[in-house]
Amino acid sequence: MVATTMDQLVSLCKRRGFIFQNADIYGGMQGVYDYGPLGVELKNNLKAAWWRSMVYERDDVEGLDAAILTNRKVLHYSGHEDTFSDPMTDCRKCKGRFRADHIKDGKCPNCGSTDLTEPRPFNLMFKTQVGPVESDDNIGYLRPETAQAIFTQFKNVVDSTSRKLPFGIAQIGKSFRNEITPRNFIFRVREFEQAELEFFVNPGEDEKWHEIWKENRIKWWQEQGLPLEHINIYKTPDADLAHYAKACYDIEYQFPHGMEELEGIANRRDYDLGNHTKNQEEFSLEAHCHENRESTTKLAIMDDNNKWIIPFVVEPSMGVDRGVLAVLTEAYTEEDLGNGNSRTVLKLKKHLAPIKVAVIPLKKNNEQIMAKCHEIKQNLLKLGIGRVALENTGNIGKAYRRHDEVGTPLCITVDFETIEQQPETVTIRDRDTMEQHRVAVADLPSYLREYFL
RNA sequence: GCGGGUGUAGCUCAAUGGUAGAGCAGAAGCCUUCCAAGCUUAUGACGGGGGUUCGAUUCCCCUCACCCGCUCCA
Repeated sequence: MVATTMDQLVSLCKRRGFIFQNADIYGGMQGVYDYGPLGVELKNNLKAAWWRSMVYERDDVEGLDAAILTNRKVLHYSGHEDTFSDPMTDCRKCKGRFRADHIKDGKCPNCGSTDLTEPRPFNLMFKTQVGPVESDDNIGYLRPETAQAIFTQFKNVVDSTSRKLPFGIAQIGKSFRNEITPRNFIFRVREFEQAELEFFVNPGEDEKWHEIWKENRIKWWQEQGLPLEHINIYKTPDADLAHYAKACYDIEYQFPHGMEELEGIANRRDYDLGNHTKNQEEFSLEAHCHENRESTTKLAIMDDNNKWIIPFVVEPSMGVDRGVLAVLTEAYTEEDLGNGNSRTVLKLKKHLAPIKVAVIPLKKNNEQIMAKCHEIKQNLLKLGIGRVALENTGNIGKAYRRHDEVGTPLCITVDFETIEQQPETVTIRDRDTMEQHRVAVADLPSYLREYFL
């Protein structure tokens, strides 16, 4: 069974330290959340899985970690200053809201009423002042997406890595959008994290790569624990495509609040590099780009025929927070154990689990058992498998339940047999089956290495 | 931002125009204790700000946040 309501997840996340409302003690801040002790582990694990799949396991992708503060010109030429600040008008009669430039003859497109509010700007980008002096000359933005820096650093990456087509640049990082309505827990928030790959290909090979990346990304999400039954692939109808896109797939997941987008995979053609390049007239750009007289560099690469071209871009772009929400939704399980007993289990994939192993004393006020627990914990940490927790609850059953609830795959229990018999053994309990068996303490490192790595 | 709803301990709930009860969780301790709900002890809340009132958690207003619609597209 999967989590059926968002409340179940919100409650668990707060109770067990995954996710908290930001500025909770002051009443919160709309659409801003903080990741707690276990949430930061889970999110880091998900990002690590993405990075590993995108960068380490491929021979054609480089990484990047660019600044969040963004030069205004970048977002001017990217088109964001235009498209991310739409004046909106409300209809007082039918309560509809429309872009002011979609209103004709002062009439509501929905009900025809003329009782409309004045257009008000809805700037979705966070504007800030860079430097001590407040003036229009030093306006900067918090980036609304991580992608733009990949485009503006395209030449530097190519020059420093000797890449040729096809190749990609991957980046994970925070982005900021002043969403009109943040909603649904961490699904739509104002500060969020993206993991984006911009994959550069020869024009003409873009459609092929678009399909390849779609399949690739579906497979990756399955590896994070999302079954195909809960995933939907939505192909944007041509009429709804953004002006820069040639085609777009959305990978949607069955969240508690509905089937919604988890990742977008767009064919952006030469729109982005075209926007930011100088001497645009030298290239036969397919996308309709902004005229640019300020860029100092041609964002081009030499193709196999020694001709400078502007590559096409295929962009798989996922929301990390949405990913966290999806794997939590999928992992959340309530099991009936019979006799009125039940347990909540987070059946997370083991590589995502915030705590990999819990070391538990059967009896916490026995010094020998506690000392052995400490020793085992320290030794297991050296394996580099991730977080190993030392549990010191008095009640073994409660300790198991607690770790079921946060998704710890394995619990190691030190009991009287451990300290009284040779060779030393402990029990290992499996989260999902609740079965346990004894393992020699000396064999723990190899056992866990095999299990986790 | 608009319309509708909600807001009591960490979580789930209760009561009340005279300053709030409980279960679970958490803390300390007891118990040779392997799958929650044995024992002892201490601890913990009316989202925030105004107003009405002798007195407000309860009534009114404002605000903040969350949920459902409009919108959104990572």
